[in-house]
Amino acid sequence: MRLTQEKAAKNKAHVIATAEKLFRERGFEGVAVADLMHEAGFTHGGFYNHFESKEDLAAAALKLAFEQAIGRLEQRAATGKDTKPAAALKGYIESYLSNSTRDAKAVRCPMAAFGTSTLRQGPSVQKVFAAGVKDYLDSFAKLIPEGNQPERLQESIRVYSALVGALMLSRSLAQEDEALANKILETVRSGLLADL
Amino acid sequence: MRLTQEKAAKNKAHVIATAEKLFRERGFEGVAVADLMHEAGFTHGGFYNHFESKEDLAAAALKLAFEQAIGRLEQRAATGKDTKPAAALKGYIESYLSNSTRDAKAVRCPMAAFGTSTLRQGPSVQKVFAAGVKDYLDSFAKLIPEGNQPERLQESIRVYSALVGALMLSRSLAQEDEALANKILETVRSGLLADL
DNA sequence: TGTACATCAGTGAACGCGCGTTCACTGATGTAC
DNA sequence: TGTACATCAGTGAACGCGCGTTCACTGATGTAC
Repeated sequence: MRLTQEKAAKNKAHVIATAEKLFRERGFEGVAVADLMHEAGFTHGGFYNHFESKEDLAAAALKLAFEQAIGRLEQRAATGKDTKPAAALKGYIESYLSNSTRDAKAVRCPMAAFGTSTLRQGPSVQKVFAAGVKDYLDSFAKLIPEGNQPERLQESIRVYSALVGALMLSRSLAQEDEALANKILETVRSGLLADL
Repeated sequence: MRLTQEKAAKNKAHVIATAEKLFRERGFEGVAVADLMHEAGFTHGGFYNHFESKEDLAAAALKLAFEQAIGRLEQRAATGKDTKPAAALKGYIESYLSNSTRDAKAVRCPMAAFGTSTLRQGPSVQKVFAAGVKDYLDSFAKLIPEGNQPERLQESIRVYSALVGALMLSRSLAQEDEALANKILETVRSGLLADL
């Protein structure tokens, strides 16, 4: 039952998209190849027609995760050009540090989802991750309302660091002390917005 | 070859301390029970004389990790009382965001070491982690040089979020783009110190 | 205080399960002529 | 354009390894009398 090349490529993309979501939800080690393929609607044997190894897939999924995250950033930066530039950044911060972002099963930001675990993955995964972070920061700089290019990059580093740290802190407390978890989001949010 | 109760307790503590280091280095899943016991100088069979399960050990190791991290915080806060209070916080920030902290095989800060992976562990691990984060923030507040208690807690949340995010970003880039990794530490460091 | 027995930390072999990966097979697609 | 053969995506069984956990055993310690 050989498939059209087009259909095969579509299936591969579907497997990567499924993996991207599951990995964000359960981590790399929490998703078995057989589980993933079943979730994508296939049997597991065909996996190696598309990927050299599970690590190969992890790299592809991570690449997709960053592309999507950067896409959301760029979209916000684009709409920011119409109105006040500061409003776009404000909106992103509020969205990133919202309770719904924190309580999502699968956090969308790749740094908050994979930050401490990619360092224990193979080199191909680390390469993709590092490249993704770099691109993400470059896109983030477009959201910074004022300053020249180096100043914007610096400011994006400061803001993004605070976002990542706050989201991780809040997530780690969400089950045990929701009040403190909320307070963390509020506190960092108000601190960042006061600087705009 | 039954051992003295005292000796047995000492051995258990030694296993936990070994696990604490190895877990920070390789993550929970990167350390096999047999590896750990061998590294601690034992054979693996005795493991279940001390722990109910690997998760039970993970909780104990995480508890120790936070105790040590908080101990370092308290020590710095204590020395800060002699000199200017702001100097103690400044020293902690500089140490936390140093290149040597970033390049250490086993990062000491539990949040930077385990942040995104504890959420995928069992409930006992998550409980210990949440309690540790809470205690850590309370100790951190003692390092904040001015303000009343709630203000200090707010400021410690802001500073610690920035520290965690910056360290994670820098670590993820260290292998692929050391210049940018350094720039991240410098940028966040200078931003935080400017506020003192 | 001394003796007899129960307890239990540590040993090393073994179990059993999950998971990444391989393989023979199917049959529709792609291609050479 | 039609035909014959090679290719290859997907299937499902099987392999093999690693790892968490169990177990029978040892012999020194703890304890009851």
